[in-house]
Amino acid sequence: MSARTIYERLYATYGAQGWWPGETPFEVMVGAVLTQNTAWTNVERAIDNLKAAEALDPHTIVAVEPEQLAEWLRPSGYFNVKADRLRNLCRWYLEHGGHAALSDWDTPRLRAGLLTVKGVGKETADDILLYAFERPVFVVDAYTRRIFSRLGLVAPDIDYEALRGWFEAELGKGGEASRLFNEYHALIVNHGKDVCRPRPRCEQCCLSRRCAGGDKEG
DNA sequence: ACCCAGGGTCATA
DNA sequence: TATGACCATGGG
Repeated sequence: MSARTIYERLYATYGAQGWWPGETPFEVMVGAVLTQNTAWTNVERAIDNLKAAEALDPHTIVAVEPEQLAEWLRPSGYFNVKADRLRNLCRWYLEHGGHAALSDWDTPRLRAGLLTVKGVGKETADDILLYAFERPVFVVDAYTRRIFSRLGLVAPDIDYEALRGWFEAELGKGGEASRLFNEYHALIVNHGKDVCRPRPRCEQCCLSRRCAGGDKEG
């Protein structure tokens, strides 16, 4: 089964996902940090706190007391860690001129820049590249590795860059790539939440009649 | 009660 | 290079 066929099946099953759930590129960046290993419902509460305080703004975030920022982020979990990470990202963002200036950077430079921020790893950087800057970068997460290794298409322990490269080679990076990657990653996450959990319960899986077992997890 | 969540960093070997 | 500990709230 090809990567394109899988996309078609996921799209036929779940429909358009309309990602990223955020009104501005900056809100996307904030969400990308807050959703690290955390359910999105918890992230929404934290973002709502920032909005209610009129603090969903990089200048405010770098200026407020660390304890205040952590308190707003509390519902998203790891709130002390994430307060640091979000401040680091906002500092970098402002130092480099914000979204307008960063939009002029080519993708390798922008990715490398994001990765210099302590607390921004590869997945978070790629979320930001794809969903805040509309760059054709395929985002890999735990669901991606789990689903595609259970289908036997990649090794269960394939590393991040190799798996990202696999998708980008399968799908191509030209033309509509950023739109396709946008929808594809969202569909993978939705499918993962639906049926492709660490302890498999894939009886209703639209991709395989029996995708349980066979991976090294659990 | 247990499992899981749209990860990343750091210490250790 | 490759594990393991740690971070923490909230839903199923």
